Amino acid sequence: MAQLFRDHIEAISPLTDDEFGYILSHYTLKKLRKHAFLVQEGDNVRQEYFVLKGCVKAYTTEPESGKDFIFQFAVEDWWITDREAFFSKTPATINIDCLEDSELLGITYDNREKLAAEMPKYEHFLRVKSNWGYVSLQKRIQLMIMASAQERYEKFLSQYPHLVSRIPKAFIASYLGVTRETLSRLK
Amino acid sequence: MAQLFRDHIEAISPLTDDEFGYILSHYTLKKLRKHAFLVQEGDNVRQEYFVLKGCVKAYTTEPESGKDFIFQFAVEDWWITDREAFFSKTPATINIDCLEDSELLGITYDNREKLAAEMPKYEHFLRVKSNWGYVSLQKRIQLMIMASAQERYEKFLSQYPHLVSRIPKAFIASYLGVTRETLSRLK
DNA sequence: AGCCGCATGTGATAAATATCACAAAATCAA
DNA sequence: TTGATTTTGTGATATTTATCACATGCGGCT
Repeated sequence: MAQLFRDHIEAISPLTDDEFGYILSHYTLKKLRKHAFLVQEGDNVRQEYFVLKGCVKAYTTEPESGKDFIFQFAVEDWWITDREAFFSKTPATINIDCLEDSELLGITYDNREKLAAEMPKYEHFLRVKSNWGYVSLQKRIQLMIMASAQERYEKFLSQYPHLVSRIPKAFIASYLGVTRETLSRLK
Repeated sequence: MAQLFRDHIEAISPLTDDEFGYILSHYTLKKLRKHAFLVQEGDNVRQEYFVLKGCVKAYTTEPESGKDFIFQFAVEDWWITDREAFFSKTPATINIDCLEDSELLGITYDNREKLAAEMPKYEHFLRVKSNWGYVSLQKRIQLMIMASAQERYEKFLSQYPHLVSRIPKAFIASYLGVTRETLSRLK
């Protein structure tokens, strides 16, 4: 079950069985049903999560209109949390809920820091992961600045073909920054 | 001169004089004139830079139209490089050039890794810096998805008031993902 | 001072995208 | 299965933003 998680870490930092077991012992398994919240605005965000199974969306709700704006999906092999709230221990400003029944591995801030301090390999993993995350967000900003709705959608289709059938189009539209009607008329 | 740099690191990881001196010895000073390139598409990107003085812009050029799309500015106290190229040692895909005569502190990948391995404080600084960078990009994506050109510009004005008079409006428009004409008609 | 480029503003028009309304198709739950 | 909800598509129209064209202003340079 946690093999997915081990492979994920080992793609950056190879581990012995003991090392992986030690890391895993700092995580707790969380199971959620479809529509359940992982994080809700105002929450204390105590954990960062790795998705073992299922699919979640992270979004903010515009108070006036009540409209949701999705800025991240996470399926198997992805990480998710309200990073700002998690790191600065401030109340969550976003919501995360499940599009499917999901299973996640969660780690607390203190355990994360503890592992990073104890295990250079884990720390290295975190740093590399954070760097790649930064790069991918930067690419997404470039796309938002440069590309039309059509081009952004095409990029999404080629980059995440496995998500297209799994996530309702209205949510993908939100992620791309267009209305569902506009998305429906593309391609 | 490098006091700015020291304060910047110490905001996250307090240092002794010796520690700071040791860190600084791994950086080299680079001075560039207005219009000079710090990074050009295709370059090997050997360094990551901290801006001591001046202002630079990072952008990609669309091959067909020749149009530039600016995705980052960096002034005093900011970091800049082509992160993807720097970390994965692939050729640069972006350009960075100077809007003003500028002075930067550069560190090579190897020296960066060496310092991170030798000094937990430096490593901690890098990890925290990377996390905050990630958070700020995420907020920018949220803004691109949720907000109109008018709202994005207002946010820019309130967030970076010191940049408004320093950077030509056409460049700010590019950063916000609108044309210079549209920006000129706002507010 | 006078010239030249860059920066900025603005009008007219076109294109892209949003909004509102409705209906059909697909999916879910009892 | 069946009714209800969710998802998707599409027409008509409004709004936002881009494009093209031109004029003015402003600063640096000789």
